[in-house]
Amino acid sequence: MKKNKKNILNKALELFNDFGYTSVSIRQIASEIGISHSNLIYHYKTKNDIAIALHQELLVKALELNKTTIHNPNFIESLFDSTKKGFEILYQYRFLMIDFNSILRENEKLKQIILEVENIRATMYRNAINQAVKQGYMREREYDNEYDSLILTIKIFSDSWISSSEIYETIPSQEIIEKYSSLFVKLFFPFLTEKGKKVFLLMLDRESA
Amino acid sequence: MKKNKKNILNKALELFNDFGYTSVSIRQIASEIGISHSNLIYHYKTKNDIAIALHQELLVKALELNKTTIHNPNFIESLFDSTKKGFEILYQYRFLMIDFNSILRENEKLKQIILEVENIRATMYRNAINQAVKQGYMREREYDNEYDSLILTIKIFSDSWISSSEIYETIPSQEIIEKYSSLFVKLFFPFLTEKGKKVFLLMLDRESA
DNA sequence: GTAATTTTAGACCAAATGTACTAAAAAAAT
DNA sequence: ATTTTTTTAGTACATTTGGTCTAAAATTAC
Repeated sequence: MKKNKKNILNKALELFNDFGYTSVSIRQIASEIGISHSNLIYHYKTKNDIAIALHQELLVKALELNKTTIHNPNFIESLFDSTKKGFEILYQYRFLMIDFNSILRENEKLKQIILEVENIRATMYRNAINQAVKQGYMREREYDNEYDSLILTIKIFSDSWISSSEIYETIPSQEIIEKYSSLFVKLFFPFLTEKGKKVFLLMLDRESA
Repeated sequence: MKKNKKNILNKALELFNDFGYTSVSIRQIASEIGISHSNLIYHYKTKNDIAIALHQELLVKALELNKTTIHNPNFIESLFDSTKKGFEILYQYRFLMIDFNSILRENEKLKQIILEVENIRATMYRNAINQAVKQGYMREREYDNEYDSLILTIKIFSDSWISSSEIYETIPSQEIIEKYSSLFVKLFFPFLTEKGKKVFLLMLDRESA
């Protein structure tokens, strides 16, 4: 029965997001959806397997997003758009970001998956930046590896904005996503050309309207 | 006996850093230093109290650092210098950053302390930036709240570089600290004036030499 | 309709954890 | 020297957790 497996994932996601991955037990998840814990174990041997399955869901959604937004030739517009949508997806699976380290510490398999994904993501950003430079949206680098640093900063930001918002923010989820996706795109602003900055500020206006 | 209390903190810090806050138990800490767990509880009622005490140590060291570096009129130089030293201190207490959310979730007291400290830190950066603009090291803002965004980014970065490095890096601690403090200061580069950029690149050279 | 399989629940186990309580040992105060 | 206070160890308890095993129930295949 696929329905039960899906139920498990849905409830696990809900509980992980609300109470943190580590403090939710297999038994809790099972009890919440009204099945025995041994039944849950039958479907997912360990909590780690649930985490991997949920991460898989996240990947599928991210790939879908990628497909639809890859064909926008306007760098700035595409940046605003895909960031917002990407952050929404990430936020749905926020427990993965909030308990990043403790999850990966005891889940070598998921760690390997994430390392691979991370490489792909970095390459994507590198290509996007190269293209943006060619198209005259971003300026040339002003010192060695300047854009490698930017990419690394992007990685850190992407992995941790949710964690940070969890601590410091009291505003509703939707506003959090808007605030931090807006903050993310601003990482690019000082690297833009005059042409790029014009489009950027236009998008910023459109956003706040 | 103060010695035993200090032993507890030292060993707790070591274990927390190595294995993660959540997975280390009071009994483990006690056993490692050869005392009974009930004795440890006598000194620190809960693990939360140990975390608070360790965070207090961190605060003391950070305040000391602040005292010594506050009087450097050269913004760029002071930025490089205090970042490196600050990151070294943070790294000593890295479990606090790695398990940020799970610690604060069940330690309301520590959370309040951290929120206060965070405000102080933000104000410090705001003042430093204002001064840097006045001194001609940083340019004026180019859109509303541009530097508020920078400060927020700084906050996120400061709280999460250790967590990120823990996942992605295999290099030794000292190199991690150097890499990420270098990355941190680069957040400022694109906001610098020509004058500022010159000094910055000079410092960068001096660093890599 | 019967056999095979998949799914489910329940009982049981061993290990770990926080916590409380008691009493002995050590140190300090008088 | 003896009292008082502080520090320490030991024990015991209830709870939780992941995990195994067995058998019943439900579903699917033939």
